[in-house]
Amino acid sequence: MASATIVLFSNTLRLADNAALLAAVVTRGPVIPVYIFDEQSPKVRPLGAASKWWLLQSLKALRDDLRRCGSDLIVRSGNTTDCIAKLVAEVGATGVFLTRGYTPAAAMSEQSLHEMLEKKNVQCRRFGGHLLLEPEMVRTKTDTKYTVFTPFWRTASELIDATEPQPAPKAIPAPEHWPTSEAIDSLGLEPKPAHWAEPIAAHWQPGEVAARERLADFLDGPVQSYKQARDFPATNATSSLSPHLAFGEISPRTLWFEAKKHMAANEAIVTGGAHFLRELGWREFSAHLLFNFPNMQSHPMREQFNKFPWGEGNSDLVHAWQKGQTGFPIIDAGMRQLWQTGWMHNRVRMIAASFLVKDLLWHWHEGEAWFWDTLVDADFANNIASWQWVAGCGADASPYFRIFNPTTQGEKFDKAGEYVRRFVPELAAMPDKYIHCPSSAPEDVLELAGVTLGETYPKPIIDRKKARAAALAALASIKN
DNA sequence: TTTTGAGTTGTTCGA
DNA sequence: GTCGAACAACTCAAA
Repeated sequence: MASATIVLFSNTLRLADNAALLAAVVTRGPVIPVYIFDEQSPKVRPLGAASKWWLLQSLKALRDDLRRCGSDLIVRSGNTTDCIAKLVAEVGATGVFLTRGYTPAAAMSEQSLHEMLEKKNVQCRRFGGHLLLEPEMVRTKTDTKYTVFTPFWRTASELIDATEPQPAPKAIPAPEHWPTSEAIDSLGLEPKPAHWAEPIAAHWQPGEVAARERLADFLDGPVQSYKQARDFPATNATSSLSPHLAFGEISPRTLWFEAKKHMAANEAIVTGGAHFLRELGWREFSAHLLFNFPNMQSHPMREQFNKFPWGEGNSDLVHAWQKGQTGFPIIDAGMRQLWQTGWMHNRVRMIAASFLVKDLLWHWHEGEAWFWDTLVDADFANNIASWQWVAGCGADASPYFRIFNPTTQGEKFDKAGEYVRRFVPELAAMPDKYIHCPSSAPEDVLELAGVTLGETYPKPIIDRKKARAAALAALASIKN
């Protein structure tokens, strides 16, 4: 019998379109699927609480999927290189195959793993698949790195492999003796307290099977009106694939291929589909940026922002923002949606983020950390790049004068207040006219709606007009 | 080397 | 209520 190959599942919790797994299967030797829960390698950022909940479910789904193929999932916790060294010795593996990660921490970990395996004369093979394109592949005509989205995407989208992704293997050869595995339940991924994740669980079904279903549902309906409807948070017009993508339960190439296939068969979804794929381009762009400019994880892309006077103000304000108690309904709805479901609509993410960095003048690090902890779709590169974009200090960032007005945005994108009513029930009886600015409603309107400002719902925690002026002044102060 | 066109997502103010 | 201009200047990418 050929010797065993270890397949390391890290950011790729799927069987289909998994090049590392397929390559291991074709060696015809036994395959040992492994997941290492690693919070110990250098520079590794521990997962946020919401991501841990998702990971727990996703690992179980992956294990069950593997068992259906006659295989299993071996789980260990600790430093990846140490754990794999031990496993290689235990099972006498001659190869370790993995899907490449693109964060600085992943690159370091893979480098260390590679060096260890080389010394032991064990083959280490690294495959792509978490992105559409390897970051090394996309360069300008003068061989520099792109920092502006549109030209990046013009070039990158032409380079994407549009062939059909590989299906999951039907059977995966098992070893004669399985090495021991830690229990998935013993990794410490459960939310504490336990009931904390119940509303999240009601919203999401992690795992590869569910991811494919979600894609199919999206391509069957919402994609058609995606271009316009995706901006309206009360409608379910977005794909909601982000957490599945973040954990690699479905490959971006599958999204690319399936969307293109549907677009070719149905003229009506061509526009919506193109806009959807463009969003996939943003995921790609963020990952490429972080890969090319690893410093951006802590430092602004635009240097002059190193001297930006971030406020060191009142932490009560940040607390109010986190809990959805700012007195600005669209923001409060968004922040509560995030807390309850582990996800926030993209339009509202921009409004809420703009409020933290431009109205409260808090450092984007603060918001980035909160999102990292609470989003089920938290993605290191997306999170960093998007917060820098909102703060105006990122590559290709928004102009300094773009400061979202939460009231105007609410009135524009949630006209009837449907989204606000859903997540801020204490305002449910407010008439449409005042749902986004209860503080300017007449007394009798408030009374009729059962709202007492400062008691049942907060007064605005800041004066928007002053806040906007302060933000513009702060931005003016760092100009060259 | 120099030039040129362009750059996700907005708000406010005054006519 | 609607509309257009102002809000800055800078840097990127390609020709």
